[in-house]
Formats: sequence, structure tokens, C-alpha cells
Amino acid sequence: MAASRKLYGGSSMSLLLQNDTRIPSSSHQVLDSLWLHTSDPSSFQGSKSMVDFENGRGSNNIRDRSLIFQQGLMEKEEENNNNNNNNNNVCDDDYDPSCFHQTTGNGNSKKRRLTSEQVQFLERSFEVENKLEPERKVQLAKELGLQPRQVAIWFQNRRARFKTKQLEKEYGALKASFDKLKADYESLLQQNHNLKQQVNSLKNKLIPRDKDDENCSLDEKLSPHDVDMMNSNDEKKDQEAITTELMISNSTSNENGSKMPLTHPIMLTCKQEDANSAKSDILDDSDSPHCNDQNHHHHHHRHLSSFMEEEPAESGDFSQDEDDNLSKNLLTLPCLPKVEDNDACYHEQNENTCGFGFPVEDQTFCFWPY
DNA sequence: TTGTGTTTTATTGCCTCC
DNA sequence: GGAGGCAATAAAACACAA
Repeated sequence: MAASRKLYGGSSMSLLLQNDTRIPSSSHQVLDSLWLHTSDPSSFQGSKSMVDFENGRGSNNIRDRSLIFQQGLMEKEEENNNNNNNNNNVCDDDYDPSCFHQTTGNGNSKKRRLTSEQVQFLERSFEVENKLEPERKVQLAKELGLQPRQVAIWFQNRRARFKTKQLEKEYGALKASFDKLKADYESLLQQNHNLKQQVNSLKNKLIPRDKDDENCSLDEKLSPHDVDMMNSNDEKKDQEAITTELMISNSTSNENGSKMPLTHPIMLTCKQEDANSAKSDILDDSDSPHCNDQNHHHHHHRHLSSFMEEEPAESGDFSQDEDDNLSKNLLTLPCLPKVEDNDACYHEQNENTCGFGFPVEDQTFCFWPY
């Protein structure tokens, strides 16, 4: 038998069961006292600490029948020992099933479950240390009236159960983590989808305007919100135009109040209050029906198309770079100037000038004085 | 009572360590 | 090479529904 090479090869073990050394107390008290013994090996009392599990049971639990059976075997064993060795019997072969009250494995033996007290005791021992040194194994076996091999097997199986539980715990934790990440991911996907829908919506609003003639009313294309934005910006522009006219009027008058002919084109600098107003002006003007210059349309459309076409084929991927591109393109959406298209107008394009490229004839700010 | 699934005890074979 | 641990597995014991 292969197992014999291992666990039955330990130190020989005396049969320690003697009725007069059993501790007639409640199981818990017994266990506590035994636990102290186990925790402090120096206080181990050998056969004197043997447990009387039968006294502690007080039930007809089916498991306890094994103990009764076990103890019956013990007593039988004890009789044999008395007969053979005059109460000083030492079983030289722990492995010999006939030498111990509870056999394992072969022969006529059947599996007998440990009593609840035995299991409880082993559990508490396991909590302290889940590995079993030979001395401790023998000690526990003595305490519980089991074979050292049984104690070893119990620890072995207990370690396996413990490992399984740990794995289940880890799996649960990992699964929870995974579920959370998955939920986050799906949320981001949804956000991405919504943003794409917005982009498409804007695209559908803007592109047809390039193709449309002037007969098409903007109000038919734009949402009420867009129309409000437009009106608001138109008002601003009108106000600026009035201001500009006043400035020009003042600058071209001489001391007598008479108008002086100008020999140079007048450059008017319009300050952008902030990027937002610029952006709204840009968008505003692109929506303007005045913005019908062919070149402008070309440019406008090219910008729109370019960033739309850059959209990756794979859905669900909308990177930060693309978001940046979108922002940039929104800023550069309006009709950019083609200076050569209108020789009469001098555009200065820098960040402080009105260089958004509106068609010259539409510009309030750029003119050639007569 | 019986069939079935689960738990516990025990075995086997392989591996590592000393 | 022996001792002991571990994974896989067998098999008995147990729980429980039908």
C-alpha cells in the first residue's frame, strides 16, 4: 500500500485510552482545556487530557454513532492490549489496522466521520496553524483518540477546502471588479454613441446648406435653439456695424467737419472679446445666407468633410485627439478668405483683426473709401 | 423509501525538499 | 531515498426532496 510509506511511518504510539483518565466535563470546557494544552505544548498532559466526547454529546446525532462505535473499538482494543501486554502495551506498528481502534482504508473498515467535538477541536487547531508538524500531529491524535494519519488527512483535506474557499473569494472579488469595469465601459460607449449622434446631427444641418440655394430658409434647417443663437449674434453684429460706421465717420472728417478723401484703404480692427464670441460669430456667419461665395463654400465644405472623414471606421472609438480635431474644426469652420477674390478689400489676418474671411461685400468692417 | 446531490474521509500518484 | 504536501479521485456518510 502506497500510503504506508508515508503517514503510518511515524513514531509508535501508545494506546492511551483509560477510562479513569477521561475528563467528565462538558464538551466546551473540555475543548477549552484541550485548546490550552494544544496552544502550549509544554503543558500537554498526554493521556490525562483525553476527551470524553461521549459525555459531551447528549444527542442521537448520526455522527455520534461513529464515536460510540469508535469507543467500542477503543475498549475492545484496550482489552486486547490488556491481554497481550499487561496494560503496558505499545503498538509498534501504527500502520497495522489491527493495532488501533480506528482503521483507515483497507479491510473491513468503513469511513467513520469524526464527531463534532473532534472536528471543532481540529478546526481550532487549524486556525492557529494550518500545517502540521509531526509532534503536533501525534499530540492531536492523542488528544482526540485518532490515528496520526487521520489527523494528517483531516488537515490535508482542510487545507484543500480552505484553498477552495479562498479561490471562491478571490473569484468573487475579481468578478465584482470586472463587472464594475464593464459597466463603466458600457457607459463610456453610450456617451460615445451620443456624441457621435450629435456630430452627425450637426453635420446634417451644415452640409445641406452648402448645396442649398438661397431659397431654402434657415429656419427650416435649424432647431429653435440654433435660430435663437443666430438672432442673438445678428443683433451683436448690427451693433458693431453701427459703431464702425461712427468711427469711420469721425476719422475721415477734417477740422471743419468736411470729409477728406482717403488715399489708403482703411483697416478696421475689430476686437474679439473672447474665443466664444469669435466662435459664435464664425458659426453664425457660416449660417448666414450672405455667405454664398463659391470659394468660401468650397473651403467650408472641405473643413467639414475632412474631419468627418477622419472618423475611424471602427465604431466606439472616439479619441481625445478626435475631440480636439472637432474643436479645431469648429473654430475653422467658417468661410476662410480668398483675398485675391476681391482686390478691393485688404484683409489683415491676424488674431486681432477681423480675419475670419467673410466675403468682402458682406463685410461691414472692410471697405475702400472713395 | 428511494434517488440524487453534497460533504467528508481516505487513497493514489506525483512532486519537492532535505 | 524517505517524509510530507498537494491534486485528483473514490467511496462512504449525509441531507433532502419527491
